[in-house]
Amino acid sequence: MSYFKKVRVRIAPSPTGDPHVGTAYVALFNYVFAKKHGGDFLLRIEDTDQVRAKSSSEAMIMKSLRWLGVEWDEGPDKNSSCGPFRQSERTAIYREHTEMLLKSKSAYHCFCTAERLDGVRAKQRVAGVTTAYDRHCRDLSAGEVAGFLGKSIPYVVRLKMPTTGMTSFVDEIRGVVEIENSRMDDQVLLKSDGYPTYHLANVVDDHLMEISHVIRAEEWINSTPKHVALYEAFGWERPKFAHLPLLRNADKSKISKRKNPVALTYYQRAGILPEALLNFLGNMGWNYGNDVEFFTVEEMMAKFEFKDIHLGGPVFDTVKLTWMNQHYMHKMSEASFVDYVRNEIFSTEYLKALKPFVLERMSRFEQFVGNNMFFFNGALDYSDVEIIPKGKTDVEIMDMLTGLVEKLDDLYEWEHERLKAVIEAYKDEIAWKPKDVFMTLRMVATGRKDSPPLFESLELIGREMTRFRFRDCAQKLASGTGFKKPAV
RNA sequence: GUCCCCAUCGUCUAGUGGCCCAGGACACCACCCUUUCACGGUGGCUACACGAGUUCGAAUCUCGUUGGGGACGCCA
Repeated sequence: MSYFKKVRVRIAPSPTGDPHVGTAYVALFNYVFAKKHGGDFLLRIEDTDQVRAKSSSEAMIMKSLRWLGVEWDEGPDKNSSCGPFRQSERTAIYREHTEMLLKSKSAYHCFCTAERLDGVRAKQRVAGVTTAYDRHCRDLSAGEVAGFLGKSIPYVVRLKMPTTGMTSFVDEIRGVVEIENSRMDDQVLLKSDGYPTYHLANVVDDHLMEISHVIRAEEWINSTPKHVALYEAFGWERPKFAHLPLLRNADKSKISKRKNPVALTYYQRAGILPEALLNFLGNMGWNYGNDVEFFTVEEMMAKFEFKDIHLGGPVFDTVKLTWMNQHYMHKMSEASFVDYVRNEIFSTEYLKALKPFVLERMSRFEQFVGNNMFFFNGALDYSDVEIIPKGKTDVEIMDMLTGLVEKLDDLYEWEHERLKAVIEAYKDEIAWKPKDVFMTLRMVATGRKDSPPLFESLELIGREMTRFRFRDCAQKLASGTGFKKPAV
């Protein structure tokens, strides 16, 4: 074994929605660390959640990371001897490893139902203790297990955690982290649908893919001891761990789509340059030193050290991001400016999608820009439209918008038929007149009373920008500025 | 609630025992530049959470308190 192990790191996003700015943050630090040490950066898709994973999301994640210029050495579309890189294609591997643990008695079958588990947790919550599995099936005899298996009773496989002693690991950023084994849960490793949980798949894959450093977000700190226990159960050498601070909302809570735009597609749509976003992210919890704020990814590589990471969770401040973006914009060459406007704003793809809706509403092309600004803009100005219908108050509109943003969060696919269904259902739920809902939404989304059909327009404006405008308008209503007050 | 992590201007941060009655940047305010707006320039505002130690000396080390966050899923 060579003294210096090759640096291999990975990001392991789960394809459950729009590519997240947190993924980009973790990707950047992984990428920089890998390249600094001449190592490899891998992309692994963790799609073991069969109910939430969707294939369109994987493509968007890859597209967004490429937009940022964070390119992986191995991944779903760049196979290697370590592949495949989609966990759903590795289920045989996880089964085999589960068998190994079962054989060595490091894991056991559990036949408890979800209902029983809920009951146990509820009791523990009332008692004020950490909720955990009560180990009901931990000591089932081989005969009992065989009996249940014979009757095809659904089961999961759980890790048999040691009940005494201490598990500790070294976090490259914060030092030793310790936790008493007695506090740790017998984690589910293999779900009843045959898919592995994150914990199993992650450890198995990191080992098989020869990952040297696991660089991930702080939210994983508490489950790291479980992972350590797994490495021990397998008899594998564990990688080094480094937990990055969590990006935060303005109120310091973990960054969330409810309080912040988090989709990379939103920032792209909002005209943030990839190099600006990367530079900004590089200033989250880390800095170049000497009061230097602007630096390239290459420059970051030269100076990056785990020890320089500052652990206070940084607030993701889009105002400062915008300032930084402006700096990059002003430095653009003529060629890249033309290129950007043509390819990012008036892209062929977008214009084609717009054509059926905008062309028939024009008689001269001079109207194009003026009539259709809202398809290209970010935040809108509401000082010329009456977004508050007669009989409604600003607070009611605010609540209506906020409520709708919540509903729209769960919308699986951003498509006009589905939008129509959701919004109409919402209208019925709050029992508002159609006009009060639809006209208001039209004005909030487009900034005008006349526009192409509402749902088609929303589809074209896009999920992130639509949600942003609804939220932005609600905020304007809350602050009492930026909209036309109804005549009294 | 239990455990884990964290703690410098409103925000991003510099600071690893004396160079700090704390530096830079965003935001904000004022002024300058300017036919407008923006850019740019100058200045201003504003922070070491608190309390005990250790030390000749603490933002920096220790302990406690408080505050914030995260985790407690057959989600990742």
